[in-house]
Amino acid sequence: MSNNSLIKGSLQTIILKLLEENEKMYGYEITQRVKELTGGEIKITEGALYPALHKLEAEGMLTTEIQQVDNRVRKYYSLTQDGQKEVSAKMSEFQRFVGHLQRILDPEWKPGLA
Amino acid sequence: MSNNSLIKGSLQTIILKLLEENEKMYGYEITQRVKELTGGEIKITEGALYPALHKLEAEGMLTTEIQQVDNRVRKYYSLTQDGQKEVSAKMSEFQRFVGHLQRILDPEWKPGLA
DNA sequence: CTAGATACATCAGTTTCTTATGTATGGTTA
DNA sequence: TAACCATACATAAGAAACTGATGTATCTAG
Repeated sequence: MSNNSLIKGSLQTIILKLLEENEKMYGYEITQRVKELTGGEIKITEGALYPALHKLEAEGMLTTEIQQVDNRVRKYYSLTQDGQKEVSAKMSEFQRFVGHLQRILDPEWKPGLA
Repeated sequence: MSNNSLIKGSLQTIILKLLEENEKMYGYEITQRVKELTGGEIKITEGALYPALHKLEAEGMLTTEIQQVDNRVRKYYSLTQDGQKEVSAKMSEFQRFVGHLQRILDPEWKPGLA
């Protein structure tokens, strides 16, 4: 994804969370949304994104729907019911993990403060 | 490291930060410290830790010093000057990255709040 | 005398990423 | 009109970081 390679296991979580908020999105849209939300500092590469989307679909987390827009094919992804459950799971896992990391990396850190 | 596999790129950062705070540590000690700091929820496996230590040493971030303690060999690691610079770099990178992730994963999030 | 803790290490295999490449359409610009 | 960039999908080779297993060795506890 971005240049720095911290947090390599978070792409799935990002995809699922964006789809929870947006009902349906296509791949290119996801890359642009992430770029926009981070001021261009996190860039999801296509070589990482598309395999991740295919994997999530194969695992039953996402369904697809193809649309034609201006002679261009778009593949829209949306959450399945399993996918919706997975978002909650991944999000609490993420928050717990960041908490642990903060405790290691910043001994002054307390939950409730930034 | 732990079971969940989020944040795979953070092991180096963890090692460097612990060594910034502790002057010198040996491998097994690092695994125990992390386990202790996270209530057993993050476990650094030896298969991940030792190669990471060797790599950081090869890159000039760490130096080693072997000690005999009760007929047991301990390999103590400490930060070099380059290593000390690297800690600062990795830490600000980490904080920036978590900030970006929070903006994606939690639209309500603002810096200054948890 | 077996099992677990301490302490190091390596290695095969897996996952996840980067970088490059490929196809195709449409707009802009020199 | 050729070159280039944006849009939009996709794959594939190689790198990097991990898991889980295995190995060596010492010491303690049951």
